[in-house]
Amino acid sequence: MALEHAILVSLLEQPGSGYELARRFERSIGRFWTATHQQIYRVLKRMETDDWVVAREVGQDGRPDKRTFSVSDTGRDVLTAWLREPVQPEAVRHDLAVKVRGAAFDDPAGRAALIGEVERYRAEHEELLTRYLAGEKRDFPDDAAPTTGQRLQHVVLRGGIAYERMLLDWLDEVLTELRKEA
Amino acid sequence: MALEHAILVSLLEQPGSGYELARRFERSIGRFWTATHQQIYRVLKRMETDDWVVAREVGQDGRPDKRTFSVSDTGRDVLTAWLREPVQPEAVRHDLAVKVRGAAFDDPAGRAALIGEVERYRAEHEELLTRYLAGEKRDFPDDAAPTTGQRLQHVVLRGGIAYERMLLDWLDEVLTELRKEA
DNA sequence: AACGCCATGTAAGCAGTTACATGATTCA
DNA sequence: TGAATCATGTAACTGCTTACATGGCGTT
Repeated sequence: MALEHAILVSLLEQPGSGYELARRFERSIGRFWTATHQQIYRVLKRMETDDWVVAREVGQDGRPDKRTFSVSDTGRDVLTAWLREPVQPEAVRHDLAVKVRGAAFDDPAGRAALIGEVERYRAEHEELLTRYLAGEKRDFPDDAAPTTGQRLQHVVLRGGIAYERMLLDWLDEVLTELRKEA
Repeated sequence: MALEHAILVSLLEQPGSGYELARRFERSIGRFWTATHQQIYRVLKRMETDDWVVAREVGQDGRPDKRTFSVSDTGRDVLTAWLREPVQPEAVRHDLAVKVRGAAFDDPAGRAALIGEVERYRAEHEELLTRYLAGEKRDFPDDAAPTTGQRLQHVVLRGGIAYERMLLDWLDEVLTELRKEA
C-alpha cells in the first residue's frame, strides 16, 4: 500500500490541507495514484496520530478554517525507508480489455454499442493528453533550468503523456478490429 | 467491479476449473485483470449460487478430481448486459511513479538504491515483453485466417506489447534522470 | 433562489490481500 | 526425501468505494 507515501510526497512538495490534497489527487497525482477525499481524510488522521504529519490550524476569512499538514521528521524517515523497499508489481485492472475479448460472445448490436463506448473513451483520453501537454508547456518551459524535484516531476509527466499516446494508438487498432464485424 | 465478467469471458473462451482459471489469471488474463486463486474460488462459488455458471464433476486418475465450470444462459445475459454498460475509468496505482517523485526528497544513497530497483523492474518487464512476443508468434501466426475471437484476443495482446514497449522506453528516461544526481 | 466551491468528516459495505490448511501425485 | 504441481478451500484483515451529513460563501 502506498497512499500514505503518495500523501507524504505530495506534502513534501507542498504542504496543504486534506481538501487541497484531494484536489491534487484529482489532478496531477491522480495520474498515478487515485484517491477520494474520504479516504484521504481517514488516512491523514491516522498519519497524524502516528506523527508522520503535523497540522497547523489556519483561520481564513470568507472561507472555512482549514488544517494545513506538513511532513514531520518521522514522516520523512518513513518515506525514506519505503523508497528503499522493492517496487511492488502493479495490480492491473483494465475493464476495456475484458470487454474487447468479451465482444466475441456478443451479437452485432452489442459490438456496435461497444464501438460507441470505445469512441467515447478515446475522446476522453485525447482530452486528457491535451491537458497533459498544456500542463507540460506551462510547468516545464524549454528555457528553464529545473531543480531535481522539477526534473523528476517532469519525467513522471512524460510517462503519463507516453501512456496516453500509446493508449490512443491502441484504441484505434481496437476500433479497426471491432468495425470488421459490421 | 469486473472479476465476475473476466471469469465469464475466460470460461466462454474455454470452460475450466477454478484452478485452471487461476493459472489463466497468472498468464494471459492477468495482463489486464489480476486475481488470486482464493478470490477466484470465492467469486466462482457466488456465481454458481446465482446460476451464472454450472459445474460438472470430472474424475481424474493420478490427479485430484476437479469441477469444470461453464457459462449458463443467465451468465451470458449478465455478460451481454455488462458489455453495454459504460467503461469504468481505471483506478490507477503506480507505485514507481510515486517513488520517482519521492526520490527528490531522499539522499544520493537512496537514489542509488532506487536506480537499482528500477533496473530490476526494467529487466522484469523486458522479460515479460519477450514472453508476449513469443506468445504472439505462437498463437497468432502470420498466415492463419483468424476467427473473430482470435482477432480480438490478438488486439488485446498487441495492447500489452505496446504497453511494455512504452514502459521500457519510459524507464530508460527515468534512469537517465535519476543518474544525473550521481 | 439555486448551484458550485471550500472544507471536513462518519458509517456501512464490499473487494481484495495475506495467511493458513489439506492431501494426493509426479519428478529430480 | 523433498520440491513442485494439481486441486480446493476457510478466516482474518485491510483498503477502498459509496452514501450520507453539515455549513458558510460567492456567483449567476
